[in-house]
Amino acid sequence: MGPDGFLERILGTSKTAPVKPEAVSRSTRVELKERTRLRLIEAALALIGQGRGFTSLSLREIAREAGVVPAAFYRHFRDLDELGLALVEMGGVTLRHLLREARRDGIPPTDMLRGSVLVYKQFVEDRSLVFRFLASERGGGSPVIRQAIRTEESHFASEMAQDLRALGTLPDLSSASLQMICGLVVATMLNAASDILDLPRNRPKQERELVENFVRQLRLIFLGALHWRENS
Amino acid sequence: MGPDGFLERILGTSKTAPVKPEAVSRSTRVELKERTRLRLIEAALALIGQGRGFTSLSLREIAREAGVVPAAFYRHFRDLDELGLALVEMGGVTLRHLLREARRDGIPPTDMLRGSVLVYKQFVEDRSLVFRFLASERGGGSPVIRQAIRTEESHFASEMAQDLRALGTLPDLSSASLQMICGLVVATMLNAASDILDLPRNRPKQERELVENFVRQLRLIFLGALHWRENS
DNA sequence: CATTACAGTGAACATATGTTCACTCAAAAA
DNA sequence: TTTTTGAGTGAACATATGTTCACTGTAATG
Repeated sequence: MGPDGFLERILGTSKTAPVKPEAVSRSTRVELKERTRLRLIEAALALIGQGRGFTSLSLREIAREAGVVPAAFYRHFRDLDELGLALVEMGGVTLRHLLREARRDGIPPTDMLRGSVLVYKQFVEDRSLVFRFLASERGGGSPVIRQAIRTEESHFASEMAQDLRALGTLPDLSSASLQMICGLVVATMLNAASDILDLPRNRPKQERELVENFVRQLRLIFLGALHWRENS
Repeated sequence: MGPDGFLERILGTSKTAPVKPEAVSRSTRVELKERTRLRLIEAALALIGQGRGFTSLSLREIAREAGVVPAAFYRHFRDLDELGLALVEMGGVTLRHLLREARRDGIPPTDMLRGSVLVYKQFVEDRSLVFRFLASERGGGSPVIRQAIRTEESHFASEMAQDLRALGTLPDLSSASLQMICGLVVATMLNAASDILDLPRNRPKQERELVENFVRQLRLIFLGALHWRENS
């Protein structure tokens, strides 16, 4: 998942040795910089994945996890908030990726909702770190990051509304109504993401229950959308 | 808002002097202990209110804000997580209080949903610190606190389902379905709480938009509930 | 009145933090 | 080739942290 030599560099024995350029194959200067930038981002995500809140992370901790000296951090980000915004952007990219996949694969022909939910669940589990970050900082900690996530969220809702419109689902609804419905759907999805990530391992019953509940909530929303009338 | 002499003790000149018992009027010993316990809780809430995430708070910081020496913290809580759980419980009490008020006042006769939303908005604003805590730690930071909030949330949803059942709203729905619907409503409410608390001051247009959107989301959910059929 | 229990103190500790600085040393530019 | 550039280093700093300990003074208890 990480770039070449990522884990090796962290776990390796040569702790105090400077970065050995031949160990990372051929690389131009900006590529190298981009690489450690990514390593810092991945380090933050890894710590979040261990159950830490982003706002509780320290610069030194992240630098340590990335296998880099604290001062090096400043070559990439002014402060932790800037790193946080980079994480938010990565979250936005992930969400757009989800939509793109949905567009490509189309909607499962039978049992649409359950099918979509299962795909989504897999998607969340495959990118657990990013979703853990989004789910936990969406409500929380730093106002600037919260705001940034809110923005990504509403972009995501807009694109989803566009897609629904293009597919001809719910053709009677105004764009404003579609937008509002998608907003609710997205909030419900992110909510569910948090539940999915907290699922204990190998509890198939609990897992099925979560999926069923999620499906029912979406069904309820779309049922409401089907009967929605624009006036009042 | 705080107990007698609270601010005075923090801001007062007698910084190194021990607590002067005559300054806090008559008080038994356990009352005094309860008082500083509450001061610690309020201190944590105050810091959260200043835009800090709970997981990023430090023991010393909280003790300082409470006007107490760090070591005194341990007389009340084993660690920060225990303080966090106390905050969660306070959140639970607040939610039950909301339900009780709703039960007492009944539902506004005309324009039920908008009425309820406005009452809720006021309620959240009056208790902004608790709701900021709930909204921000619900997704976030510490797994144990997140779990505890989840539990309070589902209790709240259950009570709401019971109330709806008692009121005869949606009489055709099974208890399981009612529970699931209330779960969605509660999630939507807490979501909105976060939005309400982030509203910039004196932006009546943005405020109206938020309220309208919130009302529409709830209307959509209840519309779905009205047409819900138990099978499949 | 004499004694005890214990909430809160203040000092000490080892360790962690953010930020700065002059430095190295290899890739890029001249 | 020589020079310049800048990502990453290592050391230093002042400050903040969690936890411990013996202590103090007063309320509750006998």
